[in-house]
Amino acid sequence: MARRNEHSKPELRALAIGTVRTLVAEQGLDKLSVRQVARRLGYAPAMLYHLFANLDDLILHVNADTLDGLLDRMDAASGMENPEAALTAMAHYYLDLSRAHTPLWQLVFEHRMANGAEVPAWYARRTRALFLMVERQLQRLAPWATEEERRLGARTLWGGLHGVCVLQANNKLDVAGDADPRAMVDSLLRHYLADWSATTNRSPDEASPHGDGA
Amino acid sequence: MARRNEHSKPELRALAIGTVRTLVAEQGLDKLSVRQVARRLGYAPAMLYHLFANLDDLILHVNADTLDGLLDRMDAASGMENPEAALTAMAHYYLDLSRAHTPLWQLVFEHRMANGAEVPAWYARRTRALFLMVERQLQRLAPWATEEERRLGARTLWGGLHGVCVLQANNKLDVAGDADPRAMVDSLLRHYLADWSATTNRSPDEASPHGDGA
DNA sequence: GGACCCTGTTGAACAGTGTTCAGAAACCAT
DNA sequence: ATGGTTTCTGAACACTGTTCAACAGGGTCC
Repeated sequence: MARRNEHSKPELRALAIGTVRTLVAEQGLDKLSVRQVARRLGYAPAMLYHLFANLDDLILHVNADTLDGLLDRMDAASGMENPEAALTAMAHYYLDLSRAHTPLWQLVFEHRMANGAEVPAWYARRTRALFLMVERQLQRLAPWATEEERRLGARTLWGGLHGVCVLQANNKLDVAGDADPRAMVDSLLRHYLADWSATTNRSPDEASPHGDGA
Repeated sequence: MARRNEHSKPELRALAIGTVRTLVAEQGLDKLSVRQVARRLGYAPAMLYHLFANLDDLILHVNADTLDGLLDRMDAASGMENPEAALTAMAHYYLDLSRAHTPLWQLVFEHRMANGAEVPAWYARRTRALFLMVERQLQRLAPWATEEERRLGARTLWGGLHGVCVLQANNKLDVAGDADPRAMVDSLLRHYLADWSATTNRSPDEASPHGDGA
C-alpha cells in the first residue's frame, strides 16, 4: 500500500506531532516510541523517517510547539504595567504548564539528545527568548541595573523557578513533606526580587553592597 | 563456568555499584546498560539479577552512595557558626557535585523509575534528610519563623538551587548566554535569604507583611 | 569414594527499542 | 502503454531489560 498520498508532507508532520502530544499526555514519557506513533498514525514506522531526521528531531518539533505556546502566554503577560506582577504571572504560567501537562513539560525540559548532540539553532532560539523576556522585566523593575546584573538575575530567578517546577513534576516535594508549589514560586519571586531590586538600587560606584564573603 | 564463587554477594554488589559509577563517569548516562556492567564485571548479564531486583534497583543503590557522600559533606558544613555561611557552603557542595560529576549527578536527580514506580523508603529517607539539613539552618537563621515558614523556605531555596544545577548540568546556561553558575548560586542565596529572614522577622501576629497579591 | 543437594552462574530466549535500505506500489507525464 | 518520480513498506540489524530452565562446581553425608 505505497503512495496513498492522503496527506501532504507538512500535514503529515503536523499529524505526527499531534500524535506524539496525545500519546505522551495519555501514556507518559516512556511509552513514547517510533512504532507507537506510527501505529496511531496508521503508517509503517519507517515512514516517519521521511518526515523527521530521527526521533530526537520529532521530539524537538513537539517541544518547539510547547515552548511557543508558553512564550505566547508569557508575552501576553509582559505588557502588564507592574513588572513584578508580570514576572509573577509568567512564573505562574510556567508552573501551571508543569502541573497541568507534566509529561509534555518533561519532554521539553528533561529530554536529553541522543549521544549528546547539540540542539539546532531554530530550537535554541526559543530557549534564549525565554530568558530574554525575564531580563526585559528586570530592566523595567530596576533600570539602574547593569546588563550583567540583569543577565545574572534573570538566569538565577528563572533557574530557581525551574527547579521548583522540576521537583514538582517529579513528585520530589511529596517525598520531602508536601509543600504547595504555588506558594514556593511566590516565595521565591517575592523575596528574591525584593532584595535584588533593593540592593542593586545604589549609586553606580557601589554596586555590591553585601561584600563578597565566602 | 558456574559456581566460581570468587566474591561474596555483598562484595559483588559493591563491585557492581562501582562498575556503574566508572561506566557512567566515563561514557555518560545513556551508555549504561545491564550488559555493559556485566561485561566489565566479567559475568553474564543475568547474574546481576541475583544481586539487584532490576536495573532501577541497581541505579538506586548507586544513587544512595552519591547522596550519602553529598549528605556527609553538607553535614560537615552544618556546624559552622554562621548559618548563612553554612548554607552557602552546602549549596557550593551541591553545585560542585553537579559540575565535577555531572553524569553521576544526573543519575541521581534525573533518573526516572520505570513504569512510574515509587522510590523505596530507604531511598526516600535520604531525600528527606537533604531538606531537613536546610531547614535546620533556617531555624538557626530565623528562630522566630514558624515551622511552616521554615518548610516552605527550605524547599523554595533548595528547589531554586536545584534548578540552577539542572540548567548547568544540561548546558542550558551556555545556550542562553553564558552565566557563571557559582555567581547564580551566590545571588540566589544572598538575595533570597536576606529578604526571607528580614520579612519573617516580625511579631507573631503579622507574619505575612507583603500581602497575598495575584 | 560416591551420591546427594545446594547455589552461584549461564545461554538462550522474549518482547521491545531506533534506524536503515532495497524495493514495491501508485500516481503523473509523455 | 511506457517510463519516471514520489510515497511508502517489510525486513533486517544491533541494541535494550528481563526471565528461566539448566548446568557445573563445592559441601555434606553415607
